[in-house]
Amino acid sequence: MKRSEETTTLYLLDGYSIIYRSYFAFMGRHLSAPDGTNVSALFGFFRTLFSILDEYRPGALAVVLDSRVPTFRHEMYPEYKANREKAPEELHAQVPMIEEILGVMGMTVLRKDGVEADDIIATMAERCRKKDRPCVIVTGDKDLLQLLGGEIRMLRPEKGGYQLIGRDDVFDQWGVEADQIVDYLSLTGDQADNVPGVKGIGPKTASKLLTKFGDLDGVYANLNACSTGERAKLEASREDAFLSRSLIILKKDVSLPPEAPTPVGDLNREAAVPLLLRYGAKALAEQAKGAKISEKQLSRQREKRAEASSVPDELLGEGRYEQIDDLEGLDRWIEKAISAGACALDIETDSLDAMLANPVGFSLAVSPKQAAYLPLIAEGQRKFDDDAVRERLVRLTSSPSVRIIGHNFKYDYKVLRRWGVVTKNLAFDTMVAAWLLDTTANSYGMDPLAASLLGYKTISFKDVVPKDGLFQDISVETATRYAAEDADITFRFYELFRRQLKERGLEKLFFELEMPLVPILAEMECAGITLLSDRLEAYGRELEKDLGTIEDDIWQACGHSFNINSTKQLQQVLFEERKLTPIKKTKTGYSTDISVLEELAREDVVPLLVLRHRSLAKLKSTYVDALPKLVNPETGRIHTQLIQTGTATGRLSSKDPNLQNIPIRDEDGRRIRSAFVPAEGNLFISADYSQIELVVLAHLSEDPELSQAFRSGGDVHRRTASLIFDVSEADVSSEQRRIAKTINFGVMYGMSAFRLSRELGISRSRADSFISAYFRRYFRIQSFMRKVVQETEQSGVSKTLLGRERSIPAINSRNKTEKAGAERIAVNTPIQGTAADIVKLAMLAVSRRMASEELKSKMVLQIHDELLFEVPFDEADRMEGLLKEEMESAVKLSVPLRVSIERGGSWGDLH
DNA sequence: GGCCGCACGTAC
DNA sequence: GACGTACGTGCGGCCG
Repeated sequence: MKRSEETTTLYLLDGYSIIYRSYFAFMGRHLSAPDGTNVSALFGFFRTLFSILDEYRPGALAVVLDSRVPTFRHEMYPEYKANREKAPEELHAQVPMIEEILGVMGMTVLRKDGVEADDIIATMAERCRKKDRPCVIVTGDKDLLQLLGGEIRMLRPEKGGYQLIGRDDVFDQWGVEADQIVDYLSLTGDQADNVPGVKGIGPKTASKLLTKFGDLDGVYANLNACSTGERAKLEASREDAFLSRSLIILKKDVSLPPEAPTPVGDLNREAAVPLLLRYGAKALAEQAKGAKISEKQLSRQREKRAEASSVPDELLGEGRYEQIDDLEGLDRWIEKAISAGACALDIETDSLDAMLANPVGFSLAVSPKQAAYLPLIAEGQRKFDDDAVRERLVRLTSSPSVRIIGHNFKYDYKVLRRWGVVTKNLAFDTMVAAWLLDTTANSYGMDPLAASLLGYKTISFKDVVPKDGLFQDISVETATRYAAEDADITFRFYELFRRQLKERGLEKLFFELEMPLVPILAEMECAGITLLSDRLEAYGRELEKDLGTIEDDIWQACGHSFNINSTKQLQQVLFEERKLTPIKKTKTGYSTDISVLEELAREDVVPLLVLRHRSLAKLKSTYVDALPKLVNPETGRIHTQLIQTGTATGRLSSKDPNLQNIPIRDEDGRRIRSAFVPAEGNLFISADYSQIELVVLAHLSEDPELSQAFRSGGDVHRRTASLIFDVSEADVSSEQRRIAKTINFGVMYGMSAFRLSRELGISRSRADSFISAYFRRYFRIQSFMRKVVQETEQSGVSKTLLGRERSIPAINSRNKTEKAGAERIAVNTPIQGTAADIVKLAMLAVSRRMASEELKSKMVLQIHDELLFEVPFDEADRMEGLLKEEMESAVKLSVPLRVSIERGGSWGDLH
């Protein structure tokens, strides 16, 4: 729904203010058009205009210009704006150029002969005020400050950006109220308009006098209450002061046509491009074409969001922290936690790796600002009996009457579990909540979140622990300040996020899906997976030998040695020495990626050798050499971290190592999977959702043909081929199936015909016709995609089946490429994200069944649409049945969800 | 020597 | 410009 013009913010851009500012700001840069004309004002003006359009996204904007003929102010005071008139001709010459460009863009320009821009602005602002319509005046001129109040604000250009100020900021900055600005400038004068003021009275004195006497009349009525010096100055310039006032005071009743400025959405920015290029402003022309979503803009949007859900006072300010130094103290805090019903818990350790870390202390918070730290070890000394503390922590983390709150508690869970404490009552992870509320943030660490959401600067770990030092070596006081603060902030996040989750309708997703998943992921990470390092190391030696041979061959062919892993050196060899034709560019040079090398391999041997070298080097460095280093010395297994807050769509990610991208497709890579084996007496069972994303697409789009393809079972790619090529399924060739498969996947990613043609090695027009045949047969898919894009345009978010949201601000970008990219994201997110929702539901269901049936089998990995289990031989049959049942019924869709199950003696045996 | 962006490549 | 989501590696430029 389009917002009514009357309610969108009206931006009034004070043209000459910006033009003058720009001229002088860019004067030193000698900006000139190809014919030598100075364009510094033009350049600066449009840079300002576009950056306001892009950063602030006004609903409507008008440029206001001054009269071309003298106004009543000039009659009153011939020197009025004399300083401006004296500006060089080359500045004035740019005004018509600017106006011409504004004209072709369709920008509303307000100008009236005999009337100052300021008076037009005052009149327009007054109209807004009467209608309660928000209005932002863009100017560097101080006299317009008199208009501020309520919905009328000002955007002042300043070095490096803009400052948006309202009525209250006027006082903070100038020491007088907005409605005293006229009197204030009458005293100080206004350099911009050459208004004299009272000689010798500056900002300080002016604000002092006005605070005392209210206004100019008040000041002159109380001259005898002023100091002798002030009185003398005021008396000497009495006339100037009152003249100044009548010059500064703005008319709010200029007669102007009633029509509203053109909405910004209707502006034709592209039309400015040829003119800007004519003036040699290439970068500006780029900016005119459309907005890049800048970091600045993103952070502005985030600020806005933070502003909107204002932080309650009780979550602001300093906390009061206690140090717990005996068991009685601990007991008191545990009682506090129980009677509060909630407790933020944070463990301090000696390592960032939870699988190696030992607890050195922990902190508790039972309400905002009320927290304590218990040092197990401090200043290098053990302060408590571990067993006594452990016993009490078990009580705290098992009590059904306490809700445990943590920030990234999966880490704490693992440390505690390894220490003999299993958390049963985890209720709220504030890191997971922060992610669910904004899946696109850069970081969910406590320090940045505290800064951005609470405006709170935390003590950083670096500040308290010396480099390469350990937490247990610092003083108890410092440890308490640092650690208790973490628990305190966590509790504050809890208060903040639980409200926000509720407001946003994300409670169910959070409490019933993401939170129960935390201990499951923690258990999977603790379980780990066995790697046969020997097998891998032997493979590594083979690879080394092969790589050496290929390297020699490449060097021989090139006549010299070089680093094959350096794309820069490789570019030189391929494109300069061997004169091969570059196929595509990267930001920094010519690409040497697989597709390029494959193409080049048709005319030269070196690219082929490089391809082989690349693939083996990748295997060796990323997997063969890296994996054995990550075997945990205590468990002898590999414990990946499954990151819950790592993706914008809701998927998990995996790191240290990433076990979600272990090779499977070619034979070389599969040898790496073969090094992953189940524990003695166990086998692996994998359960894999068939075509889950296409099934989700069928469900979400309600496309009858695609749904039918799944209901009838069989091969969906074959079925698709039969539909688009109009042959019976039995007659589908493998080539046709390959094409159908590529389109099936491509559609979900928003693949273009261009890409499809390249991928399949067919012409653009054939690719086009395949795609249209596809959408003809699966006709609801296209309307589904249109609907998703449209809804995302309205709401700014794309959603999954369970209501998970991803914000996509670029969906309303005017930059075509960016807009298209945002549309692909908007369409892909419900598909990928819903599949992620389903797999997570399945993990919960399976895990509950395994617990209730008291099985010893362990879930060890999730690879997006697949779950991997380590299963004792005698549980294999039961597990297979259980998995099929629970996974296929994890969610009820309009199409059947199928799971295929395999078992094997190594990971390499599966699929 | 540490940090970071880039190009590339692996998975789903 | 042209296919979505991740993570890890080596290179090479930058900084101190």
